[in-house]
Amino acid sequence: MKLSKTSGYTIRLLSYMINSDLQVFQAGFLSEKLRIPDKYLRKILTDLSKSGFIKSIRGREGGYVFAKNANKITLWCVIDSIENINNYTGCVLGFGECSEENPCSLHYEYLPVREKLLNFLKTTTIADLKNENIGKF
Amino acid sequence: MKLSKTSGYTIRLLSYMINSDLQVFQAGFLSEKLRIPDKYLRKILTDLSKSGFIKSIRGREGGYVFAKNANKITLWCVIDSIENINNYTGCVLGFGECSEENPCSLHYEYLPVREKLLNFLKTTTIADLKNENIGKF
DNA sequence: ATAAATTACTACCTCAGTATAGCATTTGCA
DNA sequence: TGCAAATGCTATACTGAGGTAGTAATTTAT
Repeated sequence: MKLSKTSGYTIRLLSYMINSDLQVFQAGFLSEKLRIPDKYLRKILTDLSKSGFIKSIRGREGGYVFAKNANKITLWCVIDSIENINNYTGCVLGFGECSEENPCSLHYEYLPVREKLLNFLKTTTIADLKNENIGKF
Repeated sequence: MKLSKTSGYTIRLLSYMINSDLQVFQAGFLSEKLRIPDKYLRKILTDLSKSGFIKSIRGREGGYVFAKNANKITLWCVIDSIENINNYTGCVLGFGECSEENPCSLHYEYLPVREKLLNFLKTTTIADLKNENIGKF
């Protein structure tokens, strides 16, 4: 019931970026600041770039910048680009098909919890994480 | 954000048992009814037995029976016996320490979601899953 | 007693997520 | 022009969850 490690890394990364005054971010700098394994963070950055959330600038003085406004980047779409989103929308007991018509034994009890979770993921954006009080990334 | 596969199997198993008129359940019978890999379900049954939720009866005519009243078995304590419960209580971004005093960038936004989830897990019992309308295990 | 039906134990296999290593490519600055 | 600083790519290793296989131990029906 928690984000995958990669999703966690990614949201830490993006929230660090939105809370910084810098415009361009280098992988080495970020992995040091965020204490995320260097090579792994580089992979995440490349993937985020391919997904269109950030843009890469190659060559000397290069790095990464936001490719779209942070208030348009929801947790939902970030996670969707990393994990199987069915982990969040699917049946809590793991059934392939689980609906009002054909519910699992936890279906109705879990319904309001899922609603709250999905609403959180779909409405929270990276821009919402801009907060002067956070010193932890 | 879903239960581990093993936790899902386990809750399906217990909800099947509470919804059945039988008193004693054999592993082979259960794996067939629940379509859970036979050998794996046997392991789950042994673990549940060691955890004290069910009792095993060895030998011919043996099987498993509830070892405690199903209304005393919460989803929470079942999951806690299977997974690292920190997956549910811990920081959503994966920080070791994350609290009101030292929050992560998602801490306050995620708080009400976690509350709802934990309340659900801690208050829902296997007995609550007794329901005539469910034909799916 | 013995055979059959059942659980218990130990060891191994597989796969996806996580992490590492090395080299290729691009680009700006001296 | 060439070196340095950055990203891009490919291949490999590690780890834990999930799953499989075979044998041992226990108990009851006959």
